[in-house]
Amino acid sequence: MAEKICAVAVDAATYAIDKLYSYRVPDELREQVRIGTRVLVPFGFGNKRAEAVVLAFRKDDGGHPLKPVVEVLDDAPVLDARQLKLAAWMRERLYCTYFDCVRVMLPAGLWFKRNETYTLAPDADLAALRAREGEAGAVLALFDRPGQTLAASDIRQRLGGRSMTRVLDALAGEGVLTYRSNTAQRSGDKTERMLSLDVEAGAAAARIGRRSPARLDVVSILADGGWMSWKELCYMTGVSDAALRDMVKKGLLRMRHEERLRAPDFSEVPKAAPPVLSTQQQQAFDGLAALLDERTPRAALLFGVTGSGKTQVYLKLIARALGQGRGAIVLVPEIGLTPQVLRQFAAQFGDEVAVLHSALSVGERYDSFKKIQSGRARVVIGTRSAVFAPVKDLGILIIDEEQDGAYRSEQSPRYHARDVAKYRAAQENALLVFGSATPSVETYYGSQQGKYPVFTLSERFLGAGLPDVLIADMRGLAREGRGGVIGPQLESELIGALGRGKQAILFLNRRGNSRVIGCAICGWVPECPSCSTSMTYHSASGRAMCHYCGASVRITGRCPACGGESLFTETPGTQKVEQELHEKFPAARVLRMDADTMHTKGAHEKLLAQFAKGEADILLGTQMVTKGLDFENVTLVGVLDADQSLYAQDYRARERTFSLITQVVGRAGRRFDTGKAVIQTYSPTHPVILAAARQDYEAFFERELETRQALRCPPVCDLTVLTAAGEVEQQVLKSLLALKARLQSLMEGQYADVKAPVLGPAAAQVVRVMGRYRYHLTMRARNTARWRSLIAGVLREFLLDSKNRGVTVFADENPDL
DNA sequence: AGCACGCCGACT
DNA sequence: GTCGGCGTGCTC
Repeated sequence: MAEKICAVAVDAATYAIDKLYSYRVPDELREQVRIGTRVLVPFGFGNKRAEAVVLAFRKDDGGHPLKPVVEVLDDAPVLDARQLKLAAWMRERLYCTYFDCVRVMLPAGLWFKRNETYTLAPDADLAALRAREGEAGAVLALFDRPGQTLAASDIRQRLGGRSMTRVLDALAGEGVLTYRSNTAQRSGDKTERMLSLDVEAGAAAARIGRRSPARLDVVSILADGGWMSWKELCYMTGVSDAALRDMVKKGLLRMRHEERLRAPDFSEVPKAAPPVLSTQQQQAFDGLAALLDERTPRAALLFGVTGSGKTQVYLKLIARALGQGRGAIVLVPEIGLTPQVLRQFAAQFGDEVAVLHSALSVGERYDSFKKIQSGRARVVIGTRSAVFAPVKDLGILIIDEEQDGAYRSEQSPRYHARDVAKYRAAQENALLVFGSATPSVETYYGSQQGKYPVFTLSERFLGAGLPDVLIADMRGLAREGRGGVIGPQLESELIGALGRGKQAILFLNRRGNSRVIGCAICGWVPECPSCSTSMTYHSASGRAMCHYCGASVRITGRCPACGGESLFTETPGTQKVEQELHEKFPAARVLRMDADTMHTKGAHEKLLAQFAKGEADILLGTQMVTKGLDFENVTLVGVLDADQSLYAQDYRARERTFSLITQVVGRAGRRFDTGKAVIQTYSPTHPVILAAARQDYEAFFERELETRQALRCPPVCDLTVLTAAGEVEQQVLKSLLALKARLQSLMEGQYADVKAPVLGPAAAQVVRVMGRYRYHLTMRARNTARWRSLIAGVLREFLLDSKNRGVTVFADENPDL
């Protein structure tokens, strides 16, 4: 029989050298090496062991000698042919490696911690072996007696960190050493490490001394004898992992593992009757169900205003798919995956539901994955990466709030869940449903082009009306020199609502929760030492943190530059608004919802429950208050700074602003009262604000499409952005200019058919992140296979060129900048 | 990106 | 004379 050769995707391969590598399959592994199994292979000069996934088998091609597969890591394939095909499709489009694509489809719990050992032959003549020359002798000198086993990592470390694999392999070939590798599965983090002081606080402080302020902070936080999680301690004090480990080792801290809840057990949730649909919901359902029944690739848009009950339609559709023996995937934005939503699904489908999202522990995700792969769960609800869930016989894929930016991955592979969903629906004859009150311009454009039928839900649940909307012009207030965040219109509406015993939600239009702290005397602002950005103040930990790299500094109340004691938070964050509310409405009970108050698990739900029970009058927060909330007693909603997000240079800024304001306004008047919404803005005549106030998507869309056409942005054109990053700014620029020239020259010759102007280099929004300068080249061109071949080619060429050492580059299609 | 190999300066 | 600097080239 001919020698078996497999083609694998190797983890260790970078984009520049990524391809399918061929390995010889030793006879004894012949049965175990199958397509879709993971293997261990020697890679590179040092024959370092690398993980790889078998993608195909090959005939002996080049005739050059091949290295052998060393070990097979799975008893059964972890990926099927369809998934491997999807991986290849993604690689071609996303400018990433095969392995990147494969990895994103599998749960982290599947990755193993490798434990490689070498055992000296029991009959070895140690004295003779040690006398050997060179590296072999050095390696063998580490063994004390025949039959002894040493870990590869140990050998490596004791020989100064140099990889010894080649020497070790040679010795193994001679029979002097025996190679073994046991693959212990990575421990699922079902437990959390908790720490407390193991000695009296004063004694601990004395032993630490004045030189490590972070460690002293740890002591003072734990001084009351309580326990705190490892993670939280790091957040609160900025202490390093290593420092905590050291303190445990020195006996200052004691550690215990506390059980964390596993994925919710849905078998306990009481079953609910199938939802009863309104006439409109029924119509939408009927239309979508007909598409589902076709069992051909279909996609449709469920265009439903906030509160129109899209979820009920989803539930019915999923039930129908299950009835046909098919499965379902529901994608929700991270923020939308609330316990209430999960309970709704569990009440319909019980234990057939599996949850997949990033907040789950590694172990939980692994459990969910197994449950789906085995077919025990046929309904998957999850965030972005759940689009890869190995659901058997997929019948329907639903993307709720499909316009949400969280569906785009910021790391390689830089996929958009919407694109992967389209591919899967097409491949698996499934129905794809985009659900939204404010569809992305791309999706709505597609529906206008006749790609997706549209089903509209225009009535709000239980007949609640749309709120009256008041656009409050804030320009006058500023002219009069009156400070404050709450204008007179909003103030009087608040007085009215609170007077009638109603509740209000105030929305701060902030990306993230950036509150910058500064010194009123000298103007000092904490800046990240490795990023070109100022740090954000977090009151919970009393530290200023960098959003880009996580570095933090302690804020003491005294300015480190001038020593003054007049530090203030510069932009009106939620805290400042809260203060103003207290002054203006001393009797009102205010609940603040922002990252400061939200970083403990479950805090979010607790707060919402409090508000629902009427334990507060005003809920104040950022983006978190916009999604999925449903409060009967809320009749007033205020948008404090509607234009905050409007003028960003990103072409999606208008779309995001429209979506945000529309959703917030939709919060008011959900039930029997007609609510009121106040939009405070400095651009009271801006078409986006006006359209949002009227909840008029069509008007917004028509105008926005014109803008996109004028700017040549998606959906009428594709945007390819190349980003280069490196520590030496001049080097980054120089390399990027060379890349630009290369692109231009290729488009003069070989690639004249896809010619497009190359813009840039332009500095990235945040030019320096983690000490690396980042610049972009931008091109507007149709994203065809030919275009991608040009881009992939120049990327590879760039990365292989030694002139570009120290500079990395990657490409992104239609990114959020 | 790693990692090994090769060819030059500071040292026992 | 050697240890180790990092420039250069390759990864089945």
